[in-house]
Amino acid sequence: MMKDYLSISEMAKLHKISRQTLIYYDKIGLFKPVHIGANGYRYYSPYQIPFLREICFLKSIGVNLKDIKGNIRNRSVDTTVSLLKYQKEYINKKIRELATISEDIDEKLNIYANAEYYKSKSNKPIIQEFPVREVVFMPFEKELCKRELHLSLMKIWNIIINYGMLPSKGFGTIIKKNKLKELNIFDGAGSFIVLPFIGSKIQNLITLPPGKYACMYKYGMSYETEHLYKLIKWIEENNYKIVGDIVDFCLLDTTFYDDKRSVDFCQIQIPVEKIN
Amino acid sequence: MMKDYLSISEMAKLHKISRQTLIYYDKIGLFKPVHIGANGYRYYSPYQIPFLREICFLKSIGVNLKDIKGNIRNRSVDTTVSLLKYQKEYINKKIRELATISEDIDEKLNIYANAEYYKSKSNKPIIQEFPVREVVFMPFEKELCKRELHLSLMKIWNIIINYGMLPSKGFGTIIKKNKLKELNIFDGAGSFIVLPFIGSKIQNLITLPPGKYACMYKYGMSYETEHLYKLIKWIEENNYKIVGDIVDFCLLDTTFYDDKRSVDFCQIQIPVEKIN
DNA sequence: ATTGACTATACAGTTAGTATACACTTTAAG
DNA sequence: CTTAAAGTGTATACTAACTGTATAGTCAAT
Repeated sequence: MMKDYLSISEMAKLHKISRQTLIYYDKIGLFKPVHIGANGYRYYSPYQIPFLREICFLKSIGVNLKDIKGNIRNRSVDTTVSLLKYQKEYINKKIRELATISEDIDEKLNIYANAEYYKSKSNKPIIQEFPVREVVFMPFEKELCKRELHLSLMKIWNIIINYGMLPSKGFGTIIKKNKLKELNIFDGAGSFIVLPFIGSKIQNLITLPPGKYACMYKYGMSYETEHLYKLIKWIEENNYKIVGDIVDFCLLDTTFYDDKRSVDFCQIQIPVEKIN
Repeated sequence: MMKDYLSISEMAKLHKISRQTLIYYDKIGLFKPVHIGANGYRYYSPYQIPFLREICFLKSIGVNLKDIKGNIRNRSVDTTVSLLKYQKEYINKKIRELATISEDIDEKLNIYANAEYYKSKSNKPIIQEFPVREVVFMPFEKELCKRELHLSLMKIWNIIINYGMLPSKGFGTIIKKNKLKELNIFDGAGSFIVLPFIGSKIQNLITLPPGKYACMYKYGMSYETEHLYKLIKWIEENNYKIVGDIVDFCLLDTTFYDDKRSVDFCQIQIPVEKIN
């Protein structure tokens, strides 16, 4: 060690960074040794310690090396304060994003927990209460088939993502109550995705009313009507009447079933009232 | 467009990702087209839409492609729930880290705001109240000089970082009250860094008592005694007595002053009591 | 036949380094 | 004085998750 210099390893150890990192900082011009020996060795001055320390500090609060370089080269209280304020805003934005994601994951977990629990209870009609739900709805454009189902769902998916939300509260198909007696019961039907919270200002929003729903879990796609008719029959036999549009709520999509059973696991939800 | 297939651009547009990304996913084996034409063109099936959608969803909640690949290949409610739970924990940890950083930035901004405000008031003694402060202290090993100052400070810096904290609340030098009358007043002196909160369990912790401090802002390094003696003289002349160790609190380090003035901007803080 | 839209492959660049290979220097031990 | 260990140099490849660009081939319509 010459005079009062620090070797590259000493400087690295002092700041808990690697020797390679210092070589890298030298290369990109962020932090160069004050002296280079005849042997090519890098020698740092103790005077440089506060600078490298500040580089490490800015790095630890997430500032990128380019901005650090800009700050170190043109450093004043003003430039540093504005860098820190900018970084703080950026971090707070990140925190808000992550908090939203955390909530979205919870919603997804809720759906899966629900699905796991009710898997064994499929094909059995029950009465369930639901709170008010707001959904984005998009009618099918052509005759209902797997392709059409996927395409209209993706349209809504992208609308929701455009509004900065994540589709994590479930999706499915809505069949219009007043078409149940007609030849093509899927006339006017379409896909929906549940919005993460009530009160969004978003296009194609419709509200699913709160209250009693006759429900049945089932394996099958929305365009298969077997289970639907079974549930409608049960409603009639049990002195209920249908009071709103039919919801076919998808709990597990086909990604969970590759070969044997390439269908969704869904819950049909039909709003009903008791007949006196 | 053949039969019921989707071209690469259609599939990309549907999921709001780029064509290149789909080529990349093909290459890494994450998501391959169901069919490749004689011309080499990629053709996707509508049946693949839920899979790509799920890939995009997992990506949007921050899961890396490797884990997504693992999940898609071996997908069940169990594996997916455990992936989501893991991701949620990871994200919550990230949020806590970012929240700490945000607070650290605030502390730094406080120091800079303080420094900016008091720059014009240097060399004028004043009385100021301080709350209790906990700091990590490390005595100088050799005779005090710039090198020794830097090295002992870096030791503490690394201790604090090792404990997962960021040194953002300021640092400086402490001079022992009972050495003021001796030949070498820096005997027993050392560097300190203020801890971000009270109640840390950390090595080398000492407490700076709350109360009245005689203070003076000044440009200069801690090993220069001119301003210190000036302040002590003022204390004596104004009927105060020194009741604790001297704090030389660094507000702006040498990174703010390159050529003309390569010294720190500091505030000397001496705990005092009025003599009746 | 030609244009425009679309597709393919292949390679370079991005961030902030880490890891490795190979050569040279310095320091300490025997 | 020799030798081995520790330290240093450069150069290259690698990471994640793509994006951008260059060049060439394909398709449908005019």
